[in-house]
Amino acid sequence: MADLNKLLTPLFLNEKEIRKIIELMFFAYRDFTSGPDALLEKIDFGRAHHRVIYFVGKKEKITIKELLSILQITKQSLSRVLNQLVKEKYIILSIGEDKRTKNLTLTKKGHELENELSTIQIEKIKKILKDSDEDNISGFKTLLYEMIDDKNKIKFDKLNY
Amino acid sequence: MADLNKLLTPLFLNEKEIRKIIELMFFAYRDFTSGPDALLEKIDFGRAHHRVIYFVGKKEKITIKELLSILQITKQSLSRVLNQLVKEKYIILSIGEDKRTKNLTLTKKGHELENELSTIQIEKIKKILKDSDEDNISGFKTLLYEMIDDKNKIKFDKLNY
DNA sequence: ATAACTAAGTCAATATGGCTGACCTAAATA
DNA sequence: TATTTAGGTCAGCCATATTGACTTAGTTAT
Repeated sequence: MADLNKLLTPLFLNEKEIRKIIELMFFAYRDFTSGPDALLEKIDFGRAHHRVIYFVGKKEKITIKELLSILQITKQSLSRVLNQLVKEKYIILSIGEDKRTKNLTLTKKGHELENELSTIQIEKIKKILKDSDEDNISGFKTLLYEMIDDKNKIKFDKLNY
Repeated sequence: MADLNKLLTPLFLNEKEIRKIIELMFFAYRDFTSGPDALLEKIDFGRAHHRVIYFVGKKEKITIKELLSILQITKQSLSRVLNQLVKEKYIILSIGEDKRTKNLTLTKKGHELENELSTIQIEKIKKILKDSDEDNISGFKTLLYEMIDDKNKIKFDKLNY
């Protein structure tokens, strides 16, 4: 049976090949986030601050509820990080049309930090994309997308409508 | 100049496209690890335990030093997690040829947990690979590999020699 | 108009997974 | 013999997350 599997399983479905992908995800994600992490440390922020700044930059006037739904953390967890960002004037809160809600917006200072952080990752990706053909790039994006849970694919799509 | 950029920059080098990749990495990695995370919680373990079990399973008789070099955490951080795994008999330590070193090996119990955890991720990947053509798969692996820092590419290569 | 629901905020306690620094033992090596 | 290396440990600290209980104010449905 083991031999039969060897004959019938396509090369890319071998467990060894799949384990390679598990490791690639681990190494790639860690190194992809290490650049921003180092910069954040200097200003006593962490990855959590980056995420908030990133998504507030992505969607101007995002509400707390939307942010929580993207980040999938608790209100209490977000609160600590967000309060720091507001106190240090990276983000401003304003009351929304529905007066129960609040709209988050990056300040100039916030945009500058967002830009510094994103630039690190953007440049890294640019370097890779420049040396890759379009088929590889499209495969990369497609398979990453497929790794997202269905319920979260919708959230990703909404961010990129 | 902005117009000139629009004309000269290939579509896949647009900032918008690159930001999509940043988000794909965030969503994909989180959802990729959520399966094992849920299982680990039931037995009061965390992601750190998973990593240790994974790499001990990957490389029988791995030493503490090698493990630290892969995980890139401190000895003290590893210690807490590893001691639990040894105490609960998922891993056994034995003295290496160089008597200063120790070889880590999964017990039967350890293999079973490793298998349960990995199966979740392997099945997820299998499903994706079955619906993808080989070019896409190869692009996915190539670009993930390129996201790894050069010094860590060597470590990845050694794991998969 | 009132009841129910929703968005946001807060207090407190807890867990996990990292970190630094200091210090130790035993074995290998120069 | 002196130094380096592999591993271990104690103590304290920090960041990021959790759960649960509770409040306020605004919106919506009956």
